[in-house]
Amino acid sequence: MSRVLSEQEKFRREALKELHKRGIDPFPPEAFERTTNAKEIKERFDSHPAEFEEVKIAGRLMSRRIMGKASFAEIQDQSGRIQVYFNRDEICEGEDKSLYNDVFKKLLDIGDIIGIEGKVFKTQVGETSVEVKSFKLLSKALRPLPIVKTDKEGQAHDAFNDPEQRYRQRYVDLIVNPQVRDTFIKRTKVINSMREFFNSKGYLEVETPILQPIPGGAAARPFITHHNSLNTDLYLRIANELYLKRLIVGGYEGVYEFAKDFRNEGMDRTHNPEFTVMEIYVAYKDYNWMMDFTEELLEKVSTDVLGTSEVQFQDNKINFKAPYRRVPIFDAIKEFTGHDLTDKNEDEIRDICKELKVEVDDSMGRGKLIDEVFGEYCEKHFIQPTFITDYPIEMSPLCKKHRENPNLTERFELMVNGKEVANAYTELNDPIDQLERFQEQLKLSEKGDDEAMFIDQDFVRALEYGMPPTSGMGIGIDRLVMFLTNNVSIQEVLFFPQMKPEAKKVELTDSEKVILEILKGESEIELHELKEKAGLSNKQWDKGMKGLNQKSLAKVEVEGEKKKVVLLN
RNA sequence: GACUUGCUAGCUCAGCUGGUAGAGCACAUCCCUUUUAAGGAUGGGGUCCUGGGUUCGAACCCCAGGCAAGUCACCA
Repeated sequence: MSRVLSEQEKFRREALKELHKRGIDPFPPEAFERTTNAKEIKERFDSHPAEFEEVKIAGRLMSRRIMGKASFAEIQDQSGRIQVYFNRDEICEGEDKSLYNDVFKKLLDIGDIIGIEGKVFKTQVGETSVEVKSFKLLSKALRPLPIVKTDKEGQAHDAFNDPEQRYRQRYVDLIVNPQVRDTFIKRTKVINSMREFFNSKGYLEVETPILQPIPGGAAARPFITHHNSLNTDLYLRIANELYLKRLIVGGYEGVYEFAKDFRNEGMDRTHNPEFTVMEIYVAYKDYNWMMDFTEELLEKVSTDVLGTSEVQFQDNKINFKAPYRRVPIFDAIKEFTGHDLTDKNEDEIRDICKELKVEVDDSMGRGKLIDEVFGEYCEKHFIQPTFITDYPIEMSPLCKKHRENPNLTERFELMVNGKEVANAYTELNDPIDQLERFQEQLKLSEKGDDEAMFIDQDFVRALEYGMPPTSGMGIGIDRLVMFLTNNVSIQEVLFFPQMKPEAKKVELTDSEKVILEILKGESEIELHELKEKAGLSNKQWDKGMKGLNQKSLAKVEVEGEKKKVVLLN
């Protein structure tokens, strides 16, 4: 059964039929070669008018102002919008004016994609425009677009801004909201800039498995799936760290991957179940080098994407210019709570947590407790990019022990605007230590920590062959893009954020089914008799009949006093 | 998972104490040859998220559900 069409959709489908009747293919197959685009015309026409005597452009019709024998319209292509001018007698040279009066004025609609041949000129008001010599319909739009108008002050009127519709129909969002299109261009630029930086250093971009038998490299709940012919459960990766390090073992000295990771956890404005992380591992380096490298990288990315290292994010101005402050985590905690946790054991820290009113439970180990205190009291203060370093060993099972203090690790997290953006280690390459750390995780898991890491025996085996000293770093791409595009919601930087499926419309409601069943037996029946037989409440009866009428399945016919219900087709 | 708010025309939104569903844009018809958020006139368009209930009568009140956003919880 076909969808009930709105009035505007019906008009467009009628236009479609009329076009066919006139021999105009509304979806022609052949290519339309363009000579320029909206942006180029606007930027270059003033200085190089000769280049624009004959142009071919194409795009979506976004507005029309029709005035008798002449009209203005706007065409939008990827580069932007340009005004076009339709003059009846220019388009229709002879007596037959139907191309203008009928095809342009009546059979084209906003949203249609058209190609135009013409000449660039300036209107009396000074707007660079294309005078149309001929036009061709390239694709008909059967649904009306939301119309967003922008006034001289740049204020949008009637903006298409319902988040649910914008995310579910991102294609519409992209058509009508240029700032959204821009955000995603910046996202691509971020990735390109990073890739360029890594490649210039000779590092190798690689791909590692998304389906993993052991979900390693991070602490998170995984998605689980099943491979039929192997008859094995597999996990969607929560991280790719252990695979990239295997490649370092294999002899590559710098590898990186832009990876989609998947975590089966809550969703909010900073978490989507699938998200993008860039991880890089470089042999013969440590975390001090990696801090220098990260600063340099982010300054470059910001400059490449925005032209400046200064970024306005909400109420804060963030400066990505290197170097960044480096603060050991215990110093940070001491600064904001007054407590020095350096030499405190688990029980002592638990008491301090209670004193600080940090919520704790018994499954939390020393590392997690410290993390809670940091998260509660310190994180939010680090607005400008800051490296928090030297995390306690319990928090970092894949990270090498600190060269000066065996209770600490050589780890840093980069905080920006109070949020973690990057995470890096001097990688643990001692296989015996690694196995012990995995076993510690196992104990945590037995204690009730449902996200403690699994033991990956093959990874330990790889380390036993010897991994060079290595430093690795991961950057949350989505979060970085949020900062660089001033978006507080991760959904604004993902083309298609995860959502529950739209509810399927039922073909027939229960009341409709009841009425239809009776009708099928009778093919036509008096109204009051049918109503009696159906035995529905007034409300259900009304809704049912209204629905059937709308779906063109039944009709009420009036003959004098009598009202009959007739079954259609 | 909990709470709060929202869901009305293609879009953005009004809709009072329950009493004939409204506006702007968009759309249709007519007039108009340089307009620009927006020329003029006239007109059409609704599963008021869904299902039940209360009521003479529900967009509105009650119950259950759906989806979304926000806050919290969980989580890097």
